[in-house]
Amino acid sequence: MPIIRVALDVPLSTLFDYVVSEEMRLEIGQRVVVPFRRKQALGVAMEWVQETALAVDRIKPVTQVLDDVPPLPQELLALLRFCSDYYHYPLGMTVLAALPTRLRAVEPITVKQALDYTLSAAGRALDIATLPKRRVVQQRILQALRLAPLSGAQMRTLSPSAPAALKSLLEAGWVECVARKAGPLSNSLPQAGERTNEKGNLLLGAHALTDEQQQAVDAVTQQKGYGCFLLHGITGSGKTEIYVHLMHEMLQRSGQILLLVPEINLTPQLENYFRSRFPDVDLVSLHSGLADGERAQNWLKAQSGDARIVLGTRLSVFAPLPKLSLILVDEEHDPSFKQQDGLRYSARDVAIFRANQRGVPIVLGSATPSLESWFNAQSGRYKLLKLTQRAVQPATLPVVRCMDITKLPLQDGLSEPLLTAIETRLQRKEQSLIFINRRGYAPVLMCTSCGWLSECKHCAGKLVLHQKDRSLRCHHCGAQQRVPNACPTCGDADLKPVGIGTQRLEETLQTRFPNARILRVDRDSTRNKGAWSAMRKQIHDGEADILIGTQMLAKGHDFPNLTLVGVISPDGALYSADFRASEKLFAQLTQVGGRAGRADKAGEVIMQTAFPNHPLFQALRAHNYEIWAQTLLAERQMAGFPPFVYQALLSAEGKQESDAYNFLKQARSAAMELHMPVEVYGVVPAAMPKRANHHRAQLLVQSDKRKALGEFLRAWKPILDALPAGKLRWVLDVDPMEF
DNA sequence: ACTAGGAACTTA
DNA sequence: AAGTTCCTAGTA
Repeated sequence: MPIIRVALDVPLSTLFDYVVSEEMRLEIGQRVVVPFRRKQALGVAMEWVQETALAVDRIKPVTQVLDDVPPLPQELLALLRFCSDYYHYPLGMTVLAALPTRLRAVEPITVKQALDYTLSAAGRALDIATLPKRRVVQQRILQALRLAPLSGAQMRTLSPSAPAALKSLLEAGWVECVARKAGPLSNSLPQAGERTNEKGNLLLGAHALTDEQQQAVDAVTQQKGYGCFLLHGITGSGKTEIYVHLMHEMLQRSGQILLLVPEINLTPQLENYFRSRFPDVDLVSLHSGLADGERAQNWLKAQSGDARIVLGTRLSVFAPLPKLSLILVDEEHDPSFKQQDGLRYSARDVAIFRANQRGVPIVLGSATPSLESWFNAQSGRYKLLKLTQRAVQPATLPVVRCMDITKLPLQDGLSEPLLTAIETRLQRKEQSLIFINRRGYAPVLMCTSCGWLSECKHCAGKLVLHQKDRSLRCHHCGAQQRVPNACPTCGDADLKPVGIGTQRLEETLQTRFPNARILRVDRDSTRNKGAWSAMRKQIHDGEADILIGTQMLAKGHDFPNLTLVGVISPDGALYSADFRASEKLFAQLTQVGGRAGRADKAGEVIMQTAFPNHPLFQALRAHNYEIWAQTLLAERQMAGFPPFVYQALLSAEGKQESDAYNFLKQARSAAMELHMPVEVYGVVPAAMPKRANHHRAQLLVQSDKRKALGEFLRAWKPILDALPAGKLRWVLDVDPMEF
């Protein structure tokens, strides 16, 4: 009897064996329904085996083989095996996590076969004029169908009542339904007409490439097989244009392209952009913001190869792509490529593995590459492609100035030079953006007489003052309470907000510039659905003079009338315990600074800091990423931090402080007893030692050899699984980004 | 003797 | 993860 090993969504490292009856047609990669724990569960057929260690009477038969969609390709299964192994996450959960929700259900999905409607023989013979005049919509549809077959969606653009009219036409037998055939490649290419400029550089639409850009494009298109390219281009240097040209080339070679982007917020805009550049190419997006049905449809289009371009967030790195020929990772340094729960994968790293597995080029694009990627480019593992000029000629890089706040008087956190600069923009009817990474009114409330601070009862953090609803809120656990009228310890009524958040800045600026239209963009003001895109439109339409925002504002579209960016002391990250904080800050400030003066207007960036001579600011002023990266690399090498070592972090949290520590101490002893060539650090409190009433601690393990760390983890993980965990939760994070 | 609650075990 | 069984301390 043939036995199939099935991946199931359970936190166990094993697969489960089932017998397959002779008449059942089953292929590896197909979804199956199997009896599991007195229920029916969905699984994925992973491999055939001859033998099983299990008693014959314990093996159950496969209930059903689902053939509603084609099997998952072996290549994808191999990728998932790698991820399960590398991140030490159960294989079954890894495989099931890669499927869209609809495909994880026991019920087969009804695949909406893409249908077109066309005229039947009777319909072609019909004289439309003989139809009653009132049937306008029917006539319109028939007229349109004379030219070409149409999809249901296209028909709805003719009239909102098209579905009803179509129904009558189908009943009358004038229109019939046909399966859409995949568009031939010849009409899938940009329509803009291929021309070359005087240098022989290909023009797509009106966009000519600079020589630098052309060289980058050539390097990638000439790549045979796998190759990882780091595309380092300053903001505005035209990385997107390079993506377009690379896509064009790969489409011509009949390939599929995967474009990974950091956040859902940006996908609709990018989707529209690439659709407009490739009007006749089937493009789908994949991200968690899609409805289940649409996500499954788009995933299936990727699997069938019909979707030639897949644009998605990190989860799309697991989409099946039979014709994959190029992977692009935009803003490769962005932390959101790392999943922070479940399978803690880095989509960028998985993408690199995938490109290597498949033997295709991959391009990592960024103005501020991650130190890991930069290091790899320096060592020659990746090929470095540099863009040093802005593509849009008149635009120049913004002037970056630092205001030493130890020498300047501040009014509610704002220095006079910054206020003057805002004033100037208001007079010139240009926009200003003030960047501050703290939402709320003030980060903490303090009693002036006894020094009491508003602390969260459940967390190690402070309660943030939100003036609008007079509440104190914990940004870690969500706890909320009313602002007390008097100090809870000494009864004094003189409670003062300490520090500045977005709301307070808004208030201050509104007082100073009563006629300015101020728009605050943070998680609080954009909570409601559609609020953020409405605000973006407002900004674009010039209906705001001053924008105040958190990092949300750093990303996203260009605001052409924006000429000033102010940064309120970001100094916290300069001397932070988190060794990645300053790397992140540099990327963030470069990105936010890049918002200033993009079109034909010169921009200005003003940073308020107590450390104007810090190397970070020196590099920012000089627009010199490379010198900053060298500084950081030297620091990291000295301290023995990534990218010079590989890390894994075991963190635990429990109601009892001792629970977490005892577990980690046992884990630590077990690690030491393995006597493997890795460094095992001590058990220490997490960066946020208490959150939502749970005490948190962690244990770091590292090695300068990736392989040594991997082998150690392979030995350590089963021991951890066997440790008595009780009610405590623990996770193992390979290549952690946050501590 | 009986039961509630929790730890331990199993899933093919 | 989640359902089942086993174990134990605490009642009647």
